[in-house]
Amino acid sequence: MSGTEPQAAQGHDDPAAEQAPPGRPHTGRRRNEAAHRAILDAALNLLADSDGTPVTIDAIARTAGVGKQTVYRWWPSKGAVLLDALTDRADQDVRGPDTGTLRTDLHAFVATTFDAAQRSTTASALRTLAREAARDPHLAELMQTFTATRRTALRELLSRGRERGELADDADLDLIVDQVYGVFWYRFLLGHAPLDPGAAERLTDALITGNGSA
Amino acid sequence: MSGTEPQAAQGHDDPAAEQAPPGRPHTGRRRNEAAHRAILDAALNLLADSDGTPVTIDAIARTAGVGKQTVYRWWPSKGAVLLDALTDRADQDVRGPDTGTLRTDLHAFVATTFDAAQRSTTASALRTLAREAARDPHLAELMQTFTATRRTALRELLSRGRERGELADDADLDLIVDQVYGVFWYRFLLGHAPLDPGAAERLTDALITGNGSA
DNA sequence: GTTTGTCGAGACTGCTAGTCTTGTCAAGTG
DNA sequence: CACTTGACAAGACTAGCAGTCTCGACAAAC
Repeated sequence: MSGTEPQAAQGHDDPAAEQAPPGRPHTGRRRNEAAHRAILDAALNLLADSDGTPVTIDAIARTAGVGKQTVYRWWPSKGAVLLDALTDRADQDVRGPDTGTLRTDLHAFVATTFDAAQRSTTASALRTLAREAARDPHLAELMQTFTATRRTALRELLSRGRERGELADDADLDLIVDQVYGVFWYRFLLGHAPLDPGAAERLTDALITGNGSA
Repeated sequence: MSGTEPQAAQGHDDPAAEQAPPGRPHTGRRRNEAAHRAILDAALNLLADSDGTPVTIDAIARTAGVGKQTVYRWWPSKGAVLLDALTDRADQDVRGPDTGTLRTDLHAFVATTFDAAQRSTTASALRTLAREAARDPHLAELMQTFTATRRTALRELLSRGRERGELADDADLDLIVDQVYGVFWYRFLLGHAPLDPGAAERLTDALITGNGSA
């Protein structure tokens, strides 16, 4: 997902993806890369300045100067387009920092995550995506992979710390991960409390102290 | 909200609520209490065995044997009906236990909360409600009050503990609250990890250790 | 130049929230 | 009892949106 290859998200038999190996190699008109990019860009832009308002396929197609069918030729659902548009720009290999000290690594990870929610474009995109995922099971599934990637990165960061003895041997890493992302999403979606540097700092400290060795 | 009085959720000038004091006291046919209860019951039942599937107003009205207009006469939106149906049965005064020991109180609170997500009826109702809230700003606002009530109860429980010296003086109570509800909702909605008694136990311990005095 | 697949455009279906209409029924009022 | 007023059930209607289908044009291979 992302980049120039349409690659229409998981489990979708993409009519363009290399065309089934046997039989004809490929005849007919080739796909229009410009249109492909235009769709992704349009989706991202609409996502960015939508702040909560649902983004419609019609709007994406119109903004991209493209027929609706062209959108559905390459993506299986609206959600797939939106997620593709987001991940197109987001770092795909979310790799936690590795400074050799758990506190530093964890704090950097948490602070970066929290900070991303302050950038208004990312924020509205993420918010809209979350809202869409609530109604679209297909997108919800795609989001699972998205969130799972991030959880894994964080878990490995913690795992390294535990191996160095900075966390108790029996610390529940998955629970720590979920405390980070739980607080993040809970505050992000409800908006009742800030996701500022102070919160990142205090959360980091509480997590390490609460699960430390000794 | 809840109980026998329609009371059509916050900020809605309920056409029945006592009828404006001045002018006529009340003429015409009285509201049908049976229909009112039938709507609430129908909503709750549909919510309970919907598991994610959206609950439509048509379905509620049909199940209750009531005209759609009757629903809209007493509630301003679908979300209001759903939330009213849920809070109708849920304990309105969510009061945390007060045993005199933070660990006991907090563990009971967390375990109860987590456990509620295991009852299939509550679970599907809550899940559907969360999904609906994502698309319906009106409902989202109502949910804010719902979640705020619970956060306050938890916060007070923690506050008592802090006064007894079981938490550091500078512990960030709001952050602890959000760690509990963050983990809860994050796991509840994503379903990637369990909300079992073990998780409740470990979370409790981590929170107290991580924010303890000394 | 024929075949095959893509393109833009937009009509169309199906679903649902919320409104409006209609005819009926119940509870007070004179 | 007649009349007024508001609640009621039923259901037609509007509006918005996802996803499908159709159509005529176009581009790449053979």
